[in-house]
Amino acid sequence: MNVFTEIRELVLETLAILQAEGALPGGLDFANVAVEPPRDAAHGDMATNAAMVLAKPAGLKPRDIAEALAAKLTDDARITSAEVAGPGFLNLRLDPQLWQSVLRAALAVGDDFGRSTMGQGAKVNVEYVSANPTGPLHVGHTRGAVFGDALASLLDFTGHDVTREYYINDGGAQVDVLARSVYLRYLEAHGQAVAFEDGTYPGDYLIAVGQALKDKVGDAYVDQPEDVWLLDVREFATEAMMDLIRADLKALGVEMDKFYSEKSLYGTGRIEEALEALKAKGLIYEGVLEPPKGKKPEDWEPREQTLFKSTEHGDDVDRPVMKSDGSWTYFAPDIAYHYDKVTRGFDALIDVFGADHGGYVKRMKAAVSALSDGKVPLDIKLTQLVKLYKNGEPFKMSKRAGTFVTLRDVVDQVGADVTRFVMLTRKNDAPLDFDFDKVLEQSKDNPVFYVQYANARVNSVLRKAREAGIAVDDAELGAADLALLTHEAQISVAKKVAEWPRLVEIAGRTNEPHRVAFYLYDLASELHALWNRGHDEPSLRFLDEADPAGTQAKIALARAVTVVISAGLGILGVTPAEEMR
RNA sequence: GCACCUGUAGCUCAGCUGGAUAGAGCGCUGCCCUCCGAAGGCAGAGGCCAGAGGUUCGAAUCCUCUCAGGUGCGCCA
Repeated sequence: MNVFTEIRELVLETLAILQAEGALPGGLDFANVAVEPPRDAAHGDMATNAAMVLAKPAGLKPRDIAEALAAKLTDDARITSAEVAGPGFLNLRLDPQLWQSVLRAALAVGDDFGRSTMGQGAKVNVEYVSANPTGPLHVGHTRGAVFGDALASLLDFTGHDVTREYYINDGGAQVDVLARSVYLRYLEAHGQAVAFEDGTYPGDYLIAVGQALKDKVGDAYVDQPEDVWLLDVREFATEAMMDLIRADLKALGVEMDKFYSEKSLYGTGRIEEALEALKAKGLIYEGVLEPPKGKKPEDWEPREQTLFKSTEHGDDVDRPVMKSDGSWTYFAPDIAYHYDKVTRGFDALIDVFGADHGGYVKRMKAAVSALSDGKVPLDIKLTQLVKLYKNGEPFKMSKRAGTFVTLRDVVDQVGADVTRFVMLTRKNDAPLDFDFDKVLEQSKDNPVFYVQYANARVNSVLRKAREAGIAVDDAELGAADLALLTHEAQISVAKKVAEWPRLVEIAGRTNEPHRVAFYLYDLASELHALWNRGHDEPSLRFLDEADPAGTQAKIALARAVTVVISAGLGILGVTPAEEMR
C-alpha cells in the first residue's frame, strides 16, 4: 500500500466534490496536484499543493481553496487535521492507525512490500554490459552490469515485464584480432616463441585458450596460412571468451535472459531488411559528409557513402551505415539489432552504455525512432567512469589482464554484495570513486556496512526475543497491538517505512536505482537513531521481557524495517546480512 | 568548432515529473555505554546551490547565454 497515493486519491475526490457543489469551477486539470512528505516534519505528515496549482485556472485565491479543501478533508477518518500554511500549502496530519496499517502490510507481504503495478505489464528490454567478447570484464563493465541489473530488477518491481539482454559484438574486426591473438597463444603452446605486436591482445587470459585450441585440433593449424584457420579459431575463441564473461557475470550475480549475437545478423538478410525499412521511409541516401571541425583532418578525404538521415530524428549529422569499400559500418548491425528488438514487440527499450559511447546516443535514438515510427521510446543510460583507489591512492593494473582491473579483481577482493551496493551509491551519470579499503570499512562512512548493520541489529533483537520466549514470527507480529507505538521516534520510523512504496515508484519512473540505495541509508539511520534512544528512554528499547505486548509492537516496527531493507537490497541484488562478523 | 554529461558546506555526494527555513557522510567542537552490538547516537559551527538573465504564486530543479571540468566527433566496435 502506498499511503501517499491513497491520500492523493482522497484529495482528488474531495476536489471533485467541491466542483459538484460549485465551490470550484469544472474542467480543472488535477494532474499536477501532488501529495508529498513535507521537508520539515513540523509541518505535519503530508502536504498537498492542490490549492496553489489550481488557484490560477480556477480564478480563486489559493488560501480560499485550501480552506474549503481543509474543511472537507477532515471529515475523513484518516485526516486528523488540515492546516493552511505558507503560500497555500495544506498540511495534513494523519491518524496513527494509518502508519500501523502500513507496518502490518509490510509484515504480511514481506519482500513484496512496495511492489507496484505502475508499469502495467509493459514489455521492457534492458540491454546492458554488451562487452566485446575479447577478454574478461573490467571495472567499467562491472558498473554497467550492476546498474543495468538493478534497473531491470527495479522495473520488474514496478510492474514491468523485463527482459535482460546482452548483445555480443562478435561480428566486427575485433574478433579477428582476438582470433589472431589466440592463434599466437596456440603456437606458443606448441613451443614456438611468439611476439605480440600492436593490434593483438597480449593478456594472460588467452594462454589457456591457446592451450585448449591445441588440445582440440592438435597441430593442424601450425604454420598454416590465416585463411585456413581464421574462421574456426574466431568461433572457438569467441565461445571461450563468452564462457569467461558468463562466469564473470555469474560471480557478480548477474543473469541474462538472452544473449543476442551480432554475427547472426550477417549473411541472413537481417541488416538488409532493417535498412530497407529505413529506405522505405526515404531515410537512406548516398552522400558525402562534412569533415569534423576542430579535429585534425589529416587524412580526411571526401568520400561518398551510404548514409542514414538521422538528422530527421534529432541527430546533429547524418551517419554512415556503409563504408566506402562497401562493407557495413558498426552502426548498420546495431540498427538491425534494435530493429529486431522493436519487432519483438517491446513497449520500451533501455540501453546501458559506458560514458565513452555518449556520442552514440543521438544516432541510436534516431534509428529507433525511425524504425518504430516514434512509438517505441529508447532510453540510453550512460554509466560514468569508475576510479579505483587503495588506501586513498589511485589503483590500477592487473597481472591477469595485463592492462586493466577486472571484474574478478574487484569481486574477489570485496565480494559481489559490496561491489554492487557501492556501485549504486552514485548516480549513473556521475563518476564513481571506489576505494578497496573504504568499502570494507565497518563504519557509518560506509553505506553498505551501515545498512547491513541495521539489519543485523534487528535480527539480533529477534534472536534474543525468541530466547526470552516472546513470539516474534511475522504473523504474530502482525497481530500485535501496534497502537502501543506512540512515541514520536517510533512514528518517525514508521513514516519512513511508509515512504518506501513511493520511493520505488519515483526510482522506477526515473530509471534511477541509486535512489533505492540512498533511501536504504536513510531508513537505516532512522533505525539506528531509535535504537540509541533506548539508552536514555528504556521504554524505547525493543526488548522488555516484562512487557511482551509492548515488545511485540516494537519488534514489529523493527521487523518492518528489515522487510523494507530486504526488499530494497533485493532490487540492488545484495544479500541482507543476518549478523556482522 | 560541435554534441552530451557534470558544477550544491573545507572534502565526497543526495536533493522526490518546480514547492515552505537547501540535506547526509567525512573532517572540526561538545556530549551519550552499570543499558537489546558505542561497528552506534545526540547537539553545534559551516552555503551567493559556478555566474548572469528569463519563465512563475514559487527555481538548486525548467529555458537562454557565459565560465570551469569530463567524454566523444566518417573509412574502430
